[in-house]
Amino acid sequence: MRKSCNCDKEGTNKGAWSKQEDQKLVDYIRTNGKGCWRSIPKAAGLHRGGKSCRLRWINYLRPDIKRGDFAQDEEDLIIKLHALLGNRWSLIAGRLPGRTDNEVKNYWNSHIRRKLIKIGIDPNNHKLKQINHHRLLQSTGSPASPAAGTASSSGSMNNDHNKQYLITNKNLGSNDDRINNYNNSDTVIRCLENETNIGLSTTRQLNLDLNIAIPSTPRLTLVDNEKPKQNSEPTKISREVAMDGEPVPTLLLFG
DNA sequence: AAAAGAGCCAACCGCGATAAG
DNA sequence: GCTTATCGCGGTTGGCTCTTT
Repeated sequence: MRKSCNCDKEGTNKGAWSKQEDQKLVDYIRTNGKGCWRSIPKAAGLHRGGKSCRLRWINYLRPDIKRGDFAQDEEDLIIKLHALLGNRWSLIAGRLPGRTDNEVKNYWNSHIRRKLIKIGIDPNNHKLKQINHHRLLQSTGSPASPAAGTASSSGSMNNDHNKQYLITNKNLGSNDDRINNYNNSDTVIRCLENETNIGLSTTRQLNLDLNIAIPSTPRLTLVDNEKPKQNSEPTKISREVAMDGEPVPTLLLFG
């Protein structure tokens, strides 16, 4: 049998790591490599659990970690990957060199999530949920009309989140053919900008492709090469793949 | 200037998968 | 084949800092 876990033994430190502890761990791993996490604390002279050491190394001490603010393209990528993968932070982080799953998760929760909510996108499913239906129809109704531009001139559109927005994607579907037939993402973005009263095109900065399309049945191919190593649910990550093999965005919000 | 609230992030917790005995 | 430890992951929390009142 294996030796018992010492993670919960008394005498192990918890909480923030001191510089001395960091140094001990770094020195040890530089000299000996990672090896077995359980044995590292003792060998390195640390009063920590192996689990804590592993976390500290992966999230903070690893030499290849990129620290500092996320670049715009990193943020865009996170949003797109989240739309495809959901909260599979390790998979998302795997596509962002130098970023950890914890960092990506924190950035999502503290920055991106808020940002999406602000512009009326549900961060859980990446669906637009707060476009003013009437305003959208107004702005789509006549090309001669100044579209949403007039809306913004009315001053603050406040943040009336009770406004009923209607936008569709292939999962939602819609009974409104006028909406379905509308496919000008620029106007949608203008609506969003006006509705949310945010600066010029945060939506553009997010690099979102806000197309509205007729619901359609996608042709799916299960892609198995991103199967999570351990989590059983789901056992496969399904991605939509076009016939040419190129990934098709799961949601129409992201091109 | 002080208090309260919000935001941020490092670290912990609990769970499932896997490996080892 | 069963039991138990370890690993890795996502969710959550605690405490620090910054901003607002």
